[in-house]
Amino acid sequence: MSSPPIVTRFAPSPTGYLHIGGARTALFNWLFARGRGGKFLLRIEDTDRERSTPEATAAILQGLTWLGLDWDGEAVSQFDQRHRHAQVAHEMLDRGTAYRCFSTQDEIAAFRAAQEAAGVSYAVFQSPWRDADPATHPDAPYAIRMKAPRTGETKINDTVQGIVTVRNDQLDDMIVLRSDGNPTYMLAVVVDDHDMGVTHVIRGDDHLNNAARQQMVYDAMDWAIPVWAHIPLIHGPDGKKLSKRHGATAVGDYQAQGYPAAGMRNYLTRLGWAQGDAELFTTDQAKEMFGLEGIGRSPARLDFKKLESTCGWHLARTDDAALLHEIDAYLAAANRPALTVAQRDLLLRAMYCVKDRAKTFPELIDKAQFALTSRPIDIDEAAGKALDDVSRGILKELTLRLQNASWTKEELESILTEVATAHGIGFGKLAAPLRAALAGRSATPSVYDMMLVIGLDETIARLQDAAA
RNA sequence: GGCCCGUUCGUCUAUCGGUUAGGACACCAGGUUUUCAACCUGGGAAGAGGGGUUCGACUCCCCUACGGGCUGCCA
Repeated sequence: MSSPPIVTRFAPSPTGYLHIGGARTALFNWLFARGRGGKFLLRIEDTDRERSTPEATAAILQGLTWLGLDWDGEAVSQFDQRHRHAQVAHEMLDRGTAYRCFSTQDEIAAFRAAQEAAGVSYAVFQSPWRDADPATHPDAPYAIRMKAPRTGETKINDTVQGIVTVRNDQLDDMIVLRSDGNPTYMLAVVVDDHDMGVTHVIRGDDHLNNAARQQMVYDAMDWAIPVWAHIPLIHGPDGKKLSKRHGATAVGDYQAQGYPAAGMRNYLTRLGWAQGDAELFTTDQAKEMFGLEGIGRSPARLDFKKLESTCGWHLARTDDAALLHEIDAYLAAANRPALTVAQRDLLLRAMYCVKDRAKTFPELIDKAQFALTSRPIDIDEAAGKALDDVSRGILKELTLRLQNASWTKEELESILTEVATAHGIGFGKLAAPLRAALAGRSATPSVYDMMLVIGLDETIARLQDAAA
């Protein structure tokens, strides 16, 4: 309790939908902060004006909201901080840790081309302005470059990856402020993380190399370096980098496919993180358990079967009213027609006998089809086979017996058993035509549950329809 | 090309020098059951390859292979 409060952040660039990998990064940051009484901040990295769109920002916020990853305060626009970034760049200039570079992009391209022609596969660009006398500065646009050390090495002390050493001669004098006066990502992240008081930077390991350059900025400004935690990326089922051809990569896709958010959180938490044999847990438990020590070092692949299985576990444990609300949201996200008031009521009543049989919302709705549908019942081919003249006769008799039944499972059980026995058939022989009459299908919840859910009148009506 | 990171059952992973290498999903078999699902029991299934270090390596070191990332006035 005497340790400084933890501040984490999720900093996506609004150039597209919220990626499943980004969602997991956000989740790790959220779990870490929330489990330790810290803050979880959101910053939109929109310094690339060409590619950033408000639609993408909205999609990201929506995705995080659906996943239940709430952030503290308002989402910060990185672009809005540009004057502060420029100010820091100039302060670096004053400190002598940065310099004005008048090389044009054509000159830089020519330099690289010449290097390549000379057989040098790659060489860092060395600006001729690095040590130029300010008196020789032309009156022309310039970029501000970091004056990075050219010898020695930079060590990143990463919680996940260990100590990673990068040779300084591999790094160029990165541009911190573009010639148009706008900051680059490298500068902006560092300034914002510092200004926002971020203590733990948990992000994809595609930034691992960048951390070395960013650390130079921290050093140049004499700022405290945050705790680094670079987590491995998520790959598709084939082990390749996740891309559109793997199917769902946007979290919105998962919502539209009807995966419950709680299951997504659980599954995503276990993707690249583990604590012993813990597999299935609530979000509160996850907050308790989650820690940087449990993060793995190798990339993980998506496994939809396991996702579904995890979701099924959560579906069965969510209370009925909450499930109904989630289903409403799912229907809207999937562009499916909303439930009527009557259907919502029926679904709520059917919930107990379908929720532990389904893994996703569409599956749950399908299993509750007997309750949501209305007469006349559409009887499919497989179910229809159970409806022959003999079984119709039995259903007629059953209808009479049911007229005055008290609608309890016990009584229904005894009536059905009596009817079956009277005709010298097994219960299964009676259940098949009953299922056909009640649901029009051969695979349904228990016939008792269906009758209890739809009620006496509707049961009688459906039986009469089928027996006719 | 250069640099950085990674590699345990099909998949997610446990293991932090000594284990019959454990769990979960998936798969297979059986059970339960009015159908389907759920559920229960059981089964097969792994240390990329090669060198070291060590009494002893999945664990530590090196090489190779494979995968990924970075190498921009993108983020």
